[in-house]
Amino acid sequence: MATLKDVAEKAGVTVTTVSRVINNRGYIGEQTRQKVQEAMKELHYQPNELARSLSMKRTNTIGIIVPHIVHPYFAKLISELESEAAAHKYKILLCNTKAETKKELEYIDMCKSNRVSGIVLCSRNVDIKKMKNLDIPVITIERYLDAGTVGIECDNYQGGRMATEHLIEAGCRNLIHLSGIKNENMPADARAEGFRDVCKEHGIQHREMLSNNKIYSTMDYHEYIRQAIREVPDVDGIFASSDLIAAQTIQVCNELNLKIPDQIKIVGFDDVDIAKYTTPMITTIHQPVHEMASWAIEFIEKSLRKEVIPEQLKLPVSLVKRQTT
Amino acid sequence: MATLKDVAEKAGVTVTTVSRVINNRGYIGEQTRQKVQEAMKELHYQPNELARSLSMKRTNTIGIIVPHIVHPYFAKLISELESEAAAHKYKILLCNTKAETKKELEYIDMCKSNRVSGIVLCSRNVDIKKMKNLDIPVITIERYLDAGTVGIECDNYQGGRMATEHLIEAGCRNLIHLSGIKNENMPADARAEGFRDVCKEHGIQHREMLSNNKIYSTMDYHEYIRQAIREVPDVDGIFASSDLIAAQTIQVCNELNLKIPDQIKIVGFDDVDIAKYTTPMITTIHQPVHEMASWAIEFIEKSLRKEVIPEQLKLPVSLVKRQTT
DNA sequence: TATTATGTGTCAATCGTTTGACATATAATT
DNA sequence: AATTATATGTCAAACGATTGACACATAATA
Repeated sequence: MATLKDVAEKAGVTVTTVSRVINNRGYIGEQTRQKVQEAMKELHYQPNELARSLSMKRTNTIGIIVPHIVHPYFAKLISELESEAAAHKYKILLCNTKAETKKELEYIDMCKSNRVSGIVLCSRNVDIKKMKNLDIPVITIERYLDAGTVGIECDNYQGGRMATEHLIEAGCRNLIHLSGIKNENMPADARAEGFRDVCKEHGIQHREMLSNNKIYSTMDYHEYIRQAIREVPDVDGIFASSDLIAAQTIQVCNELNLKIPDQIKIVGFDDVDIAKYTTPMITTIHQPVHEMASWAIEFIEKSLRKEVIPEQLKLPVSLVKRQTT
Repeated sequence: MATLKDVAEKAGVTVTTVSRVINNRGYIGEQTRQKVQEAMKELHYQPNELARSLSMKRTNTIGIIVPHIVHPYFAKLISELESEAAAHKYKILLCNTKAETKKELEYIDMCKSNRVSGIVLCSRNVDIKKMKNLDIPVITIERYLDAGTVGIECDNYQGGRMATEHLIEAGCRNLIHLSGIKNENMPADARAEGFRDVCKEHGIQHREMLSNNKIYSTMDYHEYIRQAIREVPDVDGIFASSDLIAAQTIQVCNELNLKIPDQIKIVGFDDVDIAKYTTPMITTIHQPVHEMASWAIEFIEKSLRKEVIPEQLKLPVSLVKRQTT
């Protein structure tokens, strides 16, 4: 593959000159510029980013670490992060931990080795930065933050409240909350708190369920949902902590011949595409994923410029009424 | 950040020695090795992959270029590719073209600049390799192949046949095929051929529909589906060319009060997760995405080793019976 | 004893860029 | 005429690894 040197020779100048026209810095004569550009065209020259990054001591790469790619929430998050990153001339190094701590630590090292400009961590919340002696900005999304990382999350508590209030207003008097993950201590836990508080305020009968699922190891919640409904047979409203669970709740209700929304109402969380493709479509709490991604990239850039950035950012959620309520 | 040199100084040896223990090549005394390893620990040394790649003239990066990340088929493909790549010590550079030719070409350049080991292209089929003077192995998935690239696809024609035969065996006599993309000339077009041939062989009344959707610009097919059913009101079987379309077909049938599978049966294509989360669950044609991803990575490796690889690989599909038939 | 194989380690060039420090030439300003 | 900007280029040292070519012991073999 052609190098700067080849181009320089072909154009009859030195590498510095070529580098100058590429990065257009310093003074360059119009004629010289022409010659150089022609040479580049002819040789199909493509600058070597590795050499460039090495020399400049910075890459334009952002590492994204997620526990799961197929999960619609993460797929959406990745998609939004990619768009935003591309708009800022960053490229994406994609890491999938499958929720294994070992892989996560390996990926952190990998990002470090590749000198990424920043890391967006949506995986877990070990005290990464301290542990790994990282001097790379780390943004977490919907995870508890460590010392020195900035955490972005949506207002899970309000989301829980809104979902629950909506169910109660719609006439539900016996509620279940289906949470996704047990024992993981995540911001999403606040959804349950919101649920609990609203139920208590209204004196509504309620029950919270915890899935046995290891974090995202499987996305099959059917048995968990069946069990929940079996335990509370006269339930008339379910607040699921993700649209994925909500979708499966629809299926289980269908098995049990519970009519949605007449006999039972369902509210999901996330507002990912799947909520629009089920029958009926899912009423859900919208997470501002686009904004979350956008802030994440912005914070990485600010952090690189040594600007002060907040430790935590909590974004508002909203209710999207569809057909399950 | 600590460099080889720092480690060498701390351990009282030269950089060559340190490099030797890292890559363990040549002879190294046990004591020396110890000392070096301690020094690395203490300094939290993490080799600079950029320098390493530059020096070795190879990266361990694979570029994945897709038109859409949120689309469940691509999400799954990306996920499988990532797993397989990780297992082979490759990292992933993720590129989302949103089906824009301009972005696609930019991303090809980006991959080239970053000296990726290979490119998995699932986006379109311009004559990339020739156009861009690429000397990087390119594997396409479910796209027509260019000169010099290897194409991996599933047996779309057989898939079309199987879906259609299944509908006919289940008693359908008036079929529609809903294809996803118009005028794109993709391997997936063969699904329609399979459909057509089987219908003709059985003398079954049939109709093929083409979506007006620009390729993946939106994933909303509702109006298209409504229109199709309006044109063939007595349809009793639909073969949708993706599970995403099938899911939306379920929704439309529900609007129109057509009972599935009693009055109308539906078969999808892809067998992505969404097929399991709709109500009813979608009977579909399974694409062996895992195997496709696995072959893609293998071919890239073979290609780097200068081994001969096939020009085309067609993998078998299978029918997964669920609840829409 | 001379020769060869086996360990252990050092030197310095190389990968493809960027960039500060210098030249040199021309034009404009005192 | 001397001084100072303004253009236009060149040189060579980084950046942080890898690696072939050597050097020098020590042990084994002829």
